[in-house]
Amino acid sequence: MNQSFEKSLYNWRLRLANINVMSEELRATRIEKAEQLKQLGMNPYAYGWKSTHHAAELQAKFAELPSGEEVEIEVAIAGRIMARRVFGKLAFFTLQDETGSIQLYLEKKRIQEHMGSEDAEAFEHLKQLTDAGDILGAKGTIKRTEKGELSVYVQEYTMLTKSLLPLPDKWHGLTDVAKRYRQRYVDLIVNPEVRDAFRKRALVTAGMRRYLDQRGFIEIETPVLNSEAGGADARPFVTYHNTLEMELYLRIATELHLKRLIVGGFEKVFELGRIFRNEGISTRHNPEFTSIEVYQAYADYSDMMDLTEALITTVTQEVLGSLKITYQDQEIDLTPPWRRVTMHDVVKEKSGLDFTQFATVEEAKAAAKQAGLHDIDKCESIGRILNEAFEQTVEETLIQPTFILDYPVEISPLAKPHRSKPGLVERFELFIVGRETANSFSELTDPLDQRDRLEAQAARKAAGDLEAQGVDEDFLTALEYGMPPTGGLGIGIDRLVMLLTNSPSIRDVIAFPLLKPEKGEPEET
RNA sequence: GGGCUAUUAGCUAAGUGGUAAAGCAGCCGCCUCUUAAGCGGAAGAGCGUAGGUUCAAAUCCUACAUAGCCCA
Repeated sequence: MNQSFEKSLYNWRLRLANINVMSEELRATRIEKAEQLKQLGMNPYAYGWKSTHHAAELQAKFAELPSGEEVEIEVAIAGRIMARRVFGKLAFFTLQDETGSIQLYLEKKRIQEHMGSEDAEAFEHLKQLTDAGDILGAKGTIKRTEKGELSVYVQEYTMLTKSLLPLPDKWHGLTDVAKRYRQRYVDLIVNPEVRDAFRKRALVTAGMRRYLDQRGFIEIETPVLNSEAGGADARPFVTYHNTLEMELYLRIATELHLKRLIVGGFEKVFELGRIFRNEGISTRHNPEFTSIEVYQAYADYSDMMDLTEALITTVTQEVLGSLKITYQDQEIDLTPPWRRVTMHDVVKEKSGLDFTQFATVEEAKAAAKQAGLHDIDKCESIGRILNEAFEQTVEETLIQPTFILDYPVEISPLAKPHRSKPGLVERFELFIVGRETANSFSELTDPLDQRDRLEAQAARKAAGDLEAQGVDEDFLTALEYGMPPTGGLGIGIDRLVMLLTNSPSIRDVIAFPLLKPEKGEPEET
């Protein structure tokens, strides 16, 4: 093995560890500092720390403290060093914890007084052995500096964790978008607003669970691994169970199992959880995402509209304190009631096409093409042409929250026929900023009708439609035992959180979005 | 799947064919009110990967990789 080969091999290994050759020097000096700390009797990887306060608490509590004044209260605090400003016998560190940041006022004299008996060089060690990125604990009093910065006037400090890798540029931060997603931990350290988005996301899911819990809904977890993927039109992920020797599919919806629970006698159920769909990645799509599905016996889609409004406005108010929000320069007003309009009416409104007038598919196709719509030839029914017309002319115009009602039966295999409009089902979708945010129907409870619809789906699947559903025989059996009239609702949590956090990409609200693996390494080692 | 754009030091980045700027971080000095601290010094770059054109390529061409945006 020649030397250059060994070197390149070494470089590749470092790359695998996300460490570049050049940063290796920086890293080596920090490892050396950790070693020196050990020799001084300080563990660079401590076991714990007791804080008395968080940064934000101190900032709030001493907001009125005048500049230059000190308060003789003993506090202990911990966090990551984000910036160091070091003088000969004085230093200022900016310490960041989960709540915010506060300055450490580190005076040689004061530190030597309190730590001097054990370690006369405590201040020099602080200067030499700490770096931005280290996690530090500090005890001291409170002082607002002459320049007006609230600070902990440090008496003692403890290294809690020595960081070996440098933080991104303190001024420009981490702007490489790919790196932000790949190394989300670094993104979170240096971009506080990213933490805020995930905090809001947690408030949304907690708020929904609380709202439903208070109204008697119970959350039941249904299987992720299924022998048949149903409940939606989407390609599933396929996996394999070794001892059963069978293929299994990751769920593409929670619908069919939650309905089985309604058959079983639960009257109000929901599940908030992860869904997997084997489709492309975009600013609005991640292959794994989160939905909430809610089923309520003896309710219909009108009841579910009320529930949708209530759920979304409740969590929005909780999270943002207002129902008026700004999303990417658009003003959105979530104050209910939201507009309710049928698909037929809104398509007529936007495109001029009145689908109630068409007697044949050919007639509808001709009119749709006349109106300038594309991809019409693939549609084999009036209902699918109507849906194309909706997607092409209406969808993106629905900026303010709008319920679109009464969908064609062909594209809604699990919804109950409309009680008064032939060919349609009792279904709505909610659109906000042009995006489908919720989907709901009066659930189909007639087992024979359901069988016909699923068999039609299965025929499409057999004909090569990869998104069509198969026949879930066990689900049909459940329906034959009898399911009460039921309203069902699904809400896309990621899209809702995007809206509430003003995030342009779904990747901004998923902590670890799916990315292609980074480019290859040598085949041989 | 298609189009456009990007990829230069750990981070942020300049450089449109002729020896690869700079700031921050790191290293060595000085410094008790800084907060993008300051001043002085010495380092640090396979210019995404692989080919090609050229006396000469970070720069032009072709693939490929990754990402972003738009479209389907």
